[in-house]
Amino acid sequence: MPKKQKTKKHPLKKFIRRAKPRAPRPAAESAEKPKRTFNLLRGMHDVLPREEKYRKPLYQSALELADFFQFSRIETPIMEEAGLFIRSIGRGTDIVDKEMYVFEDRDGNKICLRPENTAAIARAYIMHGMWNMPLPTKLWYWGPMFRYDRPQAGRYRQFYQVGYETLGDGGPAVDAELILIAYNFCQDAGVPVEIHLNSIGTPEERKNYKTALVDYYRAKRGYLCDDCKARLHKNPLRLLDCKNEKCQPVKDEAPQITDWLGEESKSHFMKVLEYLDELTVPYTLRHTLVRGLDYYTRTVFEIYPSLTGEAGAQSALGGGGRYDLLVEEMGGKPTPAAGFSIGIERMVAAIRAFNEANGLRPPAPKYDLYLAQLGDSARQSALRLLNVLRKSGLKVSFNLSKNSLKSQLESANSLQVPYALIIGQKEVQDNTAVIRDMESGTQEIVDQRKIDNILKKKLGKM
RNA sequence: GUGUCCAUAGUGUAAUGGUCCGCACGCGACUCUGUGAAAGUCGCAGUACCGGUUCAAAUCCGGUUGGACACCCCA
Repeated sequence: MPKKQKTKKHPLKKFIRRAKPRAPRPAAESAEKPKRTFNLLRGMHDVLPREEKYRKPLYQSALELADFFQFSRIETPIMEEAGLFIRSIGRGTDIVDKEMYVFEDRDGNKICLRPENTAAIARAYIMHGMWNMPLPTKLWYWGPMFRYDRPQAGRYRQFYQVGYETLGDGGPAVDAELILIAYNFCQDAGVPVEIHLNSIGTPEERKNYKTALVDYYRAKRGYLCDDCKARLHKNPLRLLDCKNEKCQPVKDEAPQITDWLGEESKSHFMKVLEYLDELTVPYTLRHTLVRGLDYYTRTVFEIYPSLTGEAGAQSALGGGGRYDLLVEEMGGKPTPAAGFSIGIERMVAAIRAFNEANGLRPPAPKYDLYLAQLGDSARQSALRLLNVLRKSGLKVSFNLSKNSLKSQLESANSLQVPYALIIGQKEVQDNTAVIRDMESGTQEIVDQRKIDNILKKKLGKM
């Protein structure tokens, strides 16, 4: 209230006088023109250090799983001939039609930024004659993918995927093993997930089913939403994905693909389910699940966070399936294969959502001790000691840029380290160091040469 | 590609068109020049960009860029 009165009391003129001399802002810096700053390209994002506490465990888990299940790392280039993905993923799919970064290089070659990695791995498999490796060939990857899509939360134009592919074995155990890996990856991350599962059969089986589906839908055309009317021509399998309420009754009565599978596909699928039951991996059968890439055959699956969080709740964390015909389609010899990928950004988002919902925090890095130093000569011995401590397997925090002991102990305190090691001029001369118990505040002076052993003993590491 | 909303220090926020933008966290320093609580003091750092309206713009208008949401689709 008093504020308002104040402004009302003053007539406009008072401010007119004051406003004028505002133009020449900082007189000192006017010599240099302000440099313009840069924005990120749409859909691109920096992976900042603070993300690392989420990503690192994911990467470690990916590494462990690969190790245990004997997958070898493969890194293919992020750029490939555009035709590779057009042929494998298929014309008419959204990924190819509207989400690929395609451009010409200086020689006029049509190249693209990879929208996914499976096709590239099939290419590498063929190129390098990997069927000469012990069968099956098991490969994993971790790297950036690119899709020219409209960004949303958990959706970027450059995003990271981790993926596992098994080539050369058509058996259902492969499908189950891959689903198990995907499931374990999410479990390691602490994210409860559900696996949605379906079989889309062979291309022939699918073709027959498509005909039946289109016939069925055509009869009910009048009851459909506009999107579905378009899908009827463009991509009939997508009819099953429609979320429009108008279409639900029609959808519920629609023929199911599993009824159109041949004996072999059917028993393959049954076997996969059996394996999963044995593994107690929870799954949901979803007969409406088809995938947006043409190369899939038989088993397809997607992974969803099972918590009903808001952020990215309806978007899949990952997905995959069998692609028995891809390698042959790409010019290799007939090679059944299967694989899956998981989006790292989406995993991080899911972990965040889960933590928030449960009041959890990501674990902070734990250090065994903090090394504090005072003065130039101390800094020199500190550096040497640091190296000794590293080799003895201790995790040490330090900051050689800090000068005051006080601020270094403050850091030690906020890091919650059990011990601080202090080295000043005096200690350098005596070749000693002060070990401070951060909890009790008690200190003892020890011989520098024995530090690593003393600390290890104190920390129970011996 | 369609529709809707949004943009203030690194982060979270405040400012009837009128005091060259306030606060908190953060980071740094000091009070205490060799010892981590708290507190206090000081410092760092901002109106996304370009243009317009106005005596006066963080505030109104247009554009650009970026973000969020819902479609589409997917990771």
